Amino acid sequence: MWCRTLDLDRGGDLTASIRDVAGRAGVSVGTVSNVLNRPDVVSEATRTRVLDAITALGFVRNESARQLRAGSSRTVGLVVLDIANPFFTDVARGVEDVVNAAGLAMVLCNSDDRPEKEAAHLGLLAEQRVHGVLITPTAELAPQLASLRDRGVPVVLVDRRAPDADQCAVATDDVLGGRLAAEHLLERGHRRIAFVGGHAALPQVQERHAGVVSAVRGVPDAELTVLSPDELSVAGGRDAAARVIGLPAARRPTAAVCANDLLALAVLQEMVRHGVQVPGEFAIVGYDDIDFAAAAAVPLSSVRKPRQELGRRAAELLLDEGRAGHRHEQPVFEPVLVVRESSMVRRDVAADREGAA
Amino acid sequence: MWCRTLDLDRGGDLTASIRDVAGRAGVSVGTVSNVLNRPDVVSEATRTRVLDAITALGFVRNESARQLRAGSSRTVGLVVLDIANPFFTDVARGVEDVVNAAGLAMVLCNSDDRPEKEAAHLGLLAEQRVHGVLITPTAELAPQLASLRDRGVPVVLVDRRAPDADQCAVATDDVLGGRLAAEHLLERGHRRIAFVGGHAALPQVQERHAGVVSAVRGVPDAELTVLSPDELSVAGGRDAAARVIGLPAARRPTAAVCANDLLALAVLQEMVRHGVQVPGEFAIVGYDDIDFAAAAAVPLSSVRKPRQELGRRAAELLLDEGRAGHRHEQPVFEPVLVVRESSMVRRDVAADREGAA
DNA sequence: CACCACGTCTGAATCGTTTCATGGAAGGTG
DNA sequence: CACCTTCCATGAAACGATTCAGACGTGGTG
Repeated sequence: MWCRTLDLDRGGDLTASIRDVAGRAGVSVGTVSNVLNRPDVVSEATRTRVLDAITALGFVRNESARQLRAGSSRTVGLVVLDIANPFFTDVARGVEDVVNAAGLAMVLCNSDDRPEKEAAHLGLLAEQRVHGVLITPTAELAPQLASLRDRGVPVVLVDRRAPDADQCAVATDDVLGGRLAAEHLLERGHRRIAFVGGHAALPQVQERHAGVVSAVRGVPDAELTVLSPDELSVAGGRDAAARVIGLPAARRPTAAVCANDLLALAVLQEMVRHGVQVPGEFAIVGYDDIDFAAAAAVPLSSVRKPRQELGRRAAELLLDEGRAGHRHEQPVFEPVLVVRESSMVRRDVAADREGAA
Repeated sequence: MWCRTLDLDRGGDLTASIRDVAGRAGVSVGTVSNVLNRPDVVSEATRTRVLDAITALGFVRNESARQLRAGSSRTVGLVVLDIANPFFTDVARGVEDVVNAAGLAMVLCNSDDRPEKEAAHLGLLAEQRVHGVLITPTAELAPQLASLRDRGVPVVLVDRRAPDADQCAVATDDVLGGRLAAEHLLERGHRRIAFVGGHAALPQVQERHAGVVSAVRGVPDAELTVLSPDELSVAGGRDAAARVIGLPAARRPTAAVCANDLLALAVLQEMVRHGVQVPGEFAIVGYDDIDFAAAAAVPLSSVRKPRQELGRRAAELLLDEGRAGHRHEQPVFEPVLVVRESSMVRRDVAADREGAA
């Protein structure tokens, strides 16, 4: 009587539904659902019977149906500026940790710093009714972000300050970071300093620039050269390095603060390739302190940000937005300067080598 | 009569449904759906009326409902071994290009080379009824992969040969790659060569190893040292380098082939840090040719694989599996050795004599 | 005039799950 | 024995989109 033919009907079909499971186990669909979601309200006997049917049929829940019913998905979107930049993959790992622990999944989207791609991704995330969105936005905040928030979808900005107090954002004190880097170089005796920053529309880069400016202003005879390559990437860095090398020796900077490590590593490479001693003739400080910074053959000094922690904190805030009594927070992390060989003066390098030996 | 109050009913609600749009535009839900999916069958007048209602209400389609109805989602999953390895982010870009062009989205998952994480991700992808799965699997092929294929979900292996002919896979000829790298070093006069490979369970690494072995066998007085760090990462490379440096000079290799560039860059860094000249005293060849290889201060020789192309081709095969008359393909790309400074200079004569003594 | 074709729109059925009011059986208490 | 709990299981009603058979009106053809 209870071994109905429902499952046989679908014998040729590829996916079993909860109904097939119910048929095979001789129970109602409601009971199967209970086994899946509140096993405690189902008697031991029926529970095992249902579970057996599930494995026998190879049943896999249909997330779409769950989501449709629940009204929102068990997914959060993370939109980053450059997936090829290890900084963002580290952030992503932090996000993933928190989000997975909460039983959610993460969708990683790459905007490539292009507003159209960003908009397209946000559109898809909206259609998917994601649980929330984490984003390092391009220069302008996309209108989609506001409309997502209007719909009640939590949005947390990552590595970017919030424009107002009514949303969460996780940032780094980039003015401080820029200042630390520049002060370090000034202390080492450098007086002609370059700032290598990508297209200056990104507030993060503007802040780093401002920090460098403030440090340089504090030293009477110091001067600053600003270089703005098109991209915050390796290509951009090579570009900037070529321009520095092209300057007449008397005006050529003796050190550079770069807006990120991708730029810094490229500058480093170009300098070495042109026979410019690093740090002897040209010192370099990067930003972000990605793993490759320490692994470079001339280890790169860099302003360290808590990359994974940034992602983790952002994800935590996102999850908290769902809860009642949530208050928006805008934590700002303090960056730390990590001094390595690329910004040491020669005698430091020698001493460092001896110490290591 | 037709300006019903449906939309007002939901005035306090956050998301408008197709029904609200229909109510506001004074048409049926079917017509709204037609406007969205087959605009040509709807008259100009009603179409604009519906579109106006859509913008007025800020209507956004519910993907879950579409998917439920359609039976499968407009998403493909990409599961990689190490999201921190730029090789995989480049593959991901290739995948994204193709997949986005086809109107699908990509979900990027990171298995961290751990079978449990891989299994968990595959489980989620199955629940999401993804359109297909692209995966660089851990050593053993997870049973979930077979069951996905049984369900009719296309699966394409990336950077890995298929075990049999009944599935698509995109691979590189890693035996050739390993051989190219080793032959290059042998030609430069090196006779004691190291192979730095991670845990040898990964077939890709086994192949590279086999290629190196075959090259070394071809030269009578050449010998091979195999180092197996725990991870195919920067940490693993540092480890291996320390072990090389620890060997007595007479037995110490004068060159290394590394199973990927992360390892190679770390070995390079450690050598330089310990005052070992690269390539003068120790030559290094990496594998994958990630961007950071060329950007290293001692530019790294590396076996280049078509990273983006690998991803693109895999995605194309995946999309093709949906079509009738699909035939499984297993393209194998030929790697190319890119010689840069890290392996360029011939080992000097003094070291050669010392080795012979 | 009858008939058909065409263009346009409707309304109900459907996808697979969750939830909830309802019902029945078993066990305990007065 | 009547009554009240407690425990389990049921089945129908959502969720929001798509699809498809059918309805209606208009215009053309024999």
